[in-house]
Amino acid sequence: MANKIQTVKGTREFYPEQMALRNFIYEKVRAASRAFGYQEYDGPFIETIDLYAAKSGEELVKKQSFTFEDRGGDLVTLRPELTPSLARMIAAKQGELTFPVRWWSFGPFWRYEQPQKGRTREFFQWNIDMLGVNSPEADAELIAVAATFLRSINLDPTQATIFVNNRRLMEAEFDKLGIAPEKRLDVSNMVDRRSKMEPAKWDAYVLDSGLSQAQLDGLKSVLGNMELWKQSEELTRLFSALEALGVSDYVQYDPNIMRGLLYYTGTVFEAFETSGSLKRAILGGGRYDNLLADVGGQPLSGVGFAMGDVVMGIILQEKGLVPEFVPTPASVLVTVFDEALWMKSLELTTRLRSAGVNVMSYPEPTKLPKQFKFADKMKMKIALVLGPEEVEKGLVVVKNLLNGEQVQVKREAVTQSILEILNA
RNA sequence: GUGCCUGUAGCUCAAUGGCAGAGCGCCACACUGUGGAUGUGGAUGUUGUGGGUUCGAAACCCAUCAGGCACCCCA
Repeated sequence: MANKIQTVKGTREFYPEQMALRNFIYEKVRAASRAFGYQEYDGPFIETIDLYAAKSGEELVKKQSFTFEDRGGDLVTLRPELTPSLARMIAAKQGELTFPVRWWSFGPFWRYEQPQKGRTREFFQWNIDMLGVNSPEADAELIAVAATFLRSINLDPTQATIFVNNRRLMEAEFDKLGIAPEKRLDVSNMVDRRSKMEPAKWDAYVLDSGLSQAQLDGLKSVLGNMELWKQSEELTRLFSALEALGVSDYVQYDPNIMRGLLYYTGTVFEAFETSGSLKRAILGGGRYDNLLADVGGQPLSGVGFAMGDVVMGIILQEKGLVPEFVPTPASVLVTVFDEALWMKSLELTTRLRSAGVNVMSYPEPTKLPKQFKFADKMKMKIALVLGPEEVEKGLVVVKNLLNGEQVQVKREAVTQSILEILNA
């Protein structure tokens, strides 16, 4: 142990069982994306630091990114997010892409943060965006993609909810309270932090930040008004589209959702698990204007969201929603009776593979009980036995490991016999 | 980057300064042409790592690494 080299802090190793979970998430993400016609894409995993320095905050670039000098002396960064790469890719082909662009991606990202439950330094993230259309109905589509995903993993609306708000609506309310435009960002951060603080402390914090008692009272009244959305044409249109898209059971209006990001300008949304141990967002996104402003393209509006695999994986495990792990993709084992008949078993695996059956043979002649135990532990469904008697008569023993029944069949009928069991 | 908690067998955890243990899992046998169940037997280990205190340390102290909780942040 002393000389064992550890993994880098905040990274995970994916043993086959964890890899199966990651792939499960990937498959569901892919299915939900494709159901709405989105195309898969990806960007580079390493980028120059300038790509992020342009738009992202100082905190991100200086403290929360994996940045280092390459051999040529350039500063490169392991990507902490995908949006800047997306913006550059869109800008580079802005004249030839067919808009609206609907793109999705699932890949690795890195952030130099303090690891905790639900937060690692290396993680996978689903990004999905629609670019070139600015409408509440487009916003609704992205929310519907998210809801479709939640439904596909059997997280029902009582377990996960997507909360929606609109920044323009909130800014109008801030204006009514006499909050100066330059204080909007501060106030947004206050709203963002409210759920994490004790009410009395939050009040003090707001007053400390320069708001009057009247403004504080007005703000609390706004944040308690769950009917506020009815004053916004964008949100009323959004909710009727969500109705038509069949996902309104997953969505709720909540004036407390703001999202920390600077670049959101309209609809914002965030999904939370409503009953679990994690108080972290499952996914979050919203509408942003001027995506291409910093990479030299024509102004382009878009809407999208991101979802990390870490929180999602924990939720799936805690809720028992992960499919049972099947150790091997081959459900048929051809046993090896003894050294003399070894090659007969190999020949049999070849014949079965030609017929499209995933099959493995035991890798050496050894006692049959050991081979059967192996098949059992690997949760295989069928074991074949080729002993002297079978070889002589041109037969094969097919044993159904699920119910223990076994039959001797002619060699030519083995595939048929196997398929009957596997398809049962 | 800050504070606190934790780290013992493959896993979950006991042992509070005096011989490092249990359950599960693992291996062997009962069973020489057949898995799961049962029974019997066996091995679990530099107590995260490095140092210190002590006659004696898994335990106390210091450092370090990792995980967790709360900050920070959440693009």
